[in-house]
Amino acid sequence: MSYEAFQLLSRGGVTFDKSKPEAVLFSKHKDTKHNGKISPKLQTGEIPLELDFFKYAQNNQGKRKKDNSDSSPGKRRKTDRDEDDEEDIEVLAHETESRKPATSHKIAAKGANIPPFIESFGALQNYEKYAVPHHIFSNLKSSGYLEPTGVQTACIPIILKDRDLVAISPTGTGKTLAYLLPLFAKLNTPAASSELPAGVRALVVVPTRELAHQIHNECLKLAQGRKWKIVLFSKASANALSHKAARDKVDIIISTPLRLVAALQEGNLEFTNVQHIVLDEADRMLDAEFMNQIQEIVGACNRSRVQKAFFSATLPAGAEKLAMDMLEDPIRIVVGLKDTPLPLIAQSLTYVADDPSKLPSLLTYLAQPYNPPVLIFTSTQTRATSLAEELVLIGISNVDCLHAGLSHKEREDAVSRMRRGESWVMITTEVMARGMDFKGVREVINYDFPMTVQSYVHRIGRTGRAGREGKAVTFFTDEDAPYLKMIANVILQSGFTVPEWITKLPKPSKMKRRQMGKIKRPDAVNPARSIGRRDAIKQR
DNA sequence: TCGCTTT
Repeated sequence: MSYEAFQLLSRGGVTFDKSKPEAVLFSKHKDTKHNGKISPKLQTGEIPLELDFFKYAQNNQGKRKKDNSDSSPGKRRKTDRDEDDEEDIEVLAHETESRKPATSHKIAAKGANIPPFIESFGALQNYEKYAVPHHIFSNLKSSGYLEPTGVQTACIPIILKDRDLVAISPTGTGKTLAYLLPLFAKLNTPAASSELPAGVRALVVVPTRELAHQIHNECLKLAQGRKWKIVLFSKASANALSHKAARDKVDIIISTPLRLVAALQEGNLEFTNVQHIVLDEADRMLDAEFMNQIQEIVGACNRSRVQKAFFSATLPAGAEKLAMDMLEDPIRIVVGLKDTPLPLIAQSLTYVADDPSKLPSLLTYLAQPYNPPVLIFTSTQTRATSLAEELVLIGISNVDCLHAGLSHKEREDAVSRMRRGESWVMITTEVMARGMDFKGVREVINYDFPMTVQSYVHRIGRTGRAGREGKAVTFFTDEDAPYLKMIANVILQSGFTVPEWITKLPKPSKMKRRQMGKIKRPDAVNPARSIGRRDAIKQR
């Protein structure tokens, strides 16, 4: 790294505004000409303004600094398109009441007898119709939720009608509330204060401990004021629930799957009264590694009718098939385009030649003005740890590291530091890729190239949450060529640009075949050369 | 397809 970069970094070349509010305010937004017209009729049409999650994009403090002097190798200059988008964000961010959102988003709904979308949280106050406990509304308000997002308008009435559901909505658009709110209505009364049949009634299953923790916190906010018993399942809480009397008072358990399976096998838990199962990050939960556990959990829920709701921002066809096979007469909701990042996230690719070139490129990046905290993804725990160590040695302030190889306490502490704004540069792995909502994160760097579109979409979705803008930079080396085009396609589809030569790369399948054949490209300095090697590939 | 996650 350059001496100047080192100087800048070691004297703390960044500033961080700790006063940045974490809470987002949702704008009250009525467009009367659509009022009263909300019905499944507009299932595949354009979503009315008041249903669009972008309407609450009014939080504009801390506009990011311009990064127009990045000299990383292969870094693309800002294009006209980028400038346009920035204009849009600016306009969008300033609007409060009546202006049109810059991006129109569609909600597509498929299935039989789809319940009408709700217009507002206020509409849910019709207790005879929806049975949402009244204290939920004041808790919504005090948590800053004023109007529902797109996924919430569609999914809340579906879950209230006890229908099975697959819901796909982009990162940071409020999926958690879309299932938690109706769960409280379905449960209606805390088990502790009712004569209902006893036992756990709802499960929320998620892929990581940190995400379970975060959802538990959201759940507690909604539960305030009544005796709801919401359990973040852990070894400790599992022991606490080993007595049936304690279990009978539990309303909702939030957990990772293996913990639940362990408790089931130990006989410390039974799901005979479970009426609702939510799989968050559903495509991840239906991966081969989790599938057996999920089946065991679902199988243990042996009531005649168990409502299932699956949520994610991404759902590859294979996972969707698995999901649909588990559901009864399901409704499928898609907000925006499946497997696509939010347009508010500015995406770019940065060519870094090879692995040893990554660190200098990162230091160049960090030497420019940036908005901490920056979230940096690596491909392995070891690489996360060693990159963090190197940055600390170099003298960069407030570097942090979080992966599943750390102890529970180390993981919790790292998340806390992140939430308090103490981490400026957080190095992490896939464990942080899904669901985590650090509202201050404005910039994500893929230090190691993501292996799937889903990984890419979720990683960069750690920024641009709840209508804020965000920025995502992805490093790529010659070795990433087999996966480059599919990520480039996502970026292009979002309306951003990639180096033109990438669009001319051969089909990924051919690249993969070459990789599997272990044909090494000679040390390619100029990436454009790889185009010329198509013929050699064809001859194989 | 990898390593990631999961008592």
